[in-house]
Amino acid sequence: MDERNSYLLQMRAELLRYCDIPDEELRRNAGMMQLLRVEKNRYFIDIGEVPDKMGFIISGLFRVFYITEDGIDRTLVFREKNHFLSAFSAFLEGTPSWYAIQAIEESVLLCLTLQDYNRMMEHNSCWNTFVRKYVEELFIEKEKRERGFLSEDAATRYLTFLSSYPGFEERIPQHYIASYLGITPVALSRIRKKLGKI
Amino acid sequence: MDERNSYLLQMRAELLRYCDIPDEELRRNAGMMQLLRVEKNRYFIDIGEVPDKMGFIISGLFRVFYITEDGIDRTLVFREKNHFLSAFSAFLEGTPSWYAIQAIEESVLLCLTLQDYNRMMEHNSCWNTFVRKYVEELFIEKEKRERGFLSEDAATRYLTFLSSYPGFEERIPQHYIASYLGITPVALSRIRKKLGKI
DNA sequence: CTGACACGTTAACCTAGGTTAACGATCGCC
DNA sequence: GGCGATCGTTAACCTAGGTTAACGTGTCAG
Repeated sequence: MDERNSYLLQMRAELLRYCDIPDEELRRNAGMMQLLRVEKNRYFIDIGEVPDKMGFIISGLFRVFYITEDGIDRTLVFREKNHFLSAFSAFLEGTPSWYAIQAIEESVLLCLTLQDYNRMMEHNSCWNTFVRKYVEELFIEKEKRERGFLSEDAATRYLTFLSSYPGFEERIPQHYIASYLGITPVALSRIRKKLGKI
Repeated sequence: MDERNSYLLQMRAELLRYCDIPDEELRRNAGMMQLLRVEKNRYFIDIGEVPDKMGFIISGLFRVFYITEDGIDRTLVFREKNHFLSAFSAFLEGTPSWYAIQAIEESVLLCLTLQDYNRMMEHNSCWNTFVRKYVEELFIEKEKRERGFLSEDAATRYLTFLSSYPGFEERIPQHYIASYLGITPVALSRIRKKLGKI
């Protein structure tokens, strides 16, 4: 079986959801993508690292997190298959990333180097359009999360999490979910108990 | 004096901070921009409205806010001169906005209709690049705010607000600042008292 | 000038969630 | 098999911030 080829098709389908990309460009791009396997608990990008690659998740599950001044672990987002993965601003600006990206499950990625990314952007403006639409989506995602913090309590945020990420509940350890909700594992345990009793 | 022309130059300077835009395109764009004055407390865009315009702030101050299920007022962001202003996702997708944009001071804008925006985007890919970079910046801004909610208490968020928006403290009523921090005016008053005593 | 109203402050009380610690359960690993 | 280490739960206690309400001040309309 041609594994790599099926992966490229998987990514292609996702790219085309955003905008038209000529076959010629897709082919050029396909030549740049490198297969990467990340074991469970290993890091795709670490804190302080200047990221030189972005990825497209073929399978598996990641979490993006950082460590607060008090040494507490806070999760920004979870990402599974068919999503792009990068320490975005650090990648584009060539600065050290303040957050890490860790595999929660054994995962497979297609990777693109910064160099190739820049080549793509210069070669055809369709990539510019793609990135614009993609970042717009990221922005809207963050707006929703901001809204959650501004006007929902932890229990409501937990319910929102459950419904926006169906199935993640079983794949993600509870203390990581707490870390994503901005509460302690103890508090999440209490919330689950209370909700279960309704 | 040619007021309108000085406004256009002001916007041009801001546009060029993001990327190169050919003079020809700047001239085309200048022809599309319409002057709009918004009185204090009036809305640039209201909740539920399908926004048909975006703006560039020449002078004044706005806040972007929504109303929670419990009828509480929550502020997403404040914006002053030299920033672009829109209910972004709603503008692009043609859907009703879930938040409103209100002038806190008498303000002056240059406005662009959705139609002209789309024309610009199709006419030259430099606008695509501009929007991509601009949204990237918005995204990074939201990431910082997310980080605040995840790992800072209200007093720290207040201090962060003071240092990231110098001068806003005097221009914005305190209950709007509380609304931005995600706390009640009472809580903000307590925090200010405690901080003042140090 | 005056009454109404919007705004900030303060106090008293309440609640969601943090902190610490103890206790099982599970899962490697030797 | 046993022995830690990691994870979730529960309980006891603590604190930041919410809620309500009272009070002062400034502002503006009449």
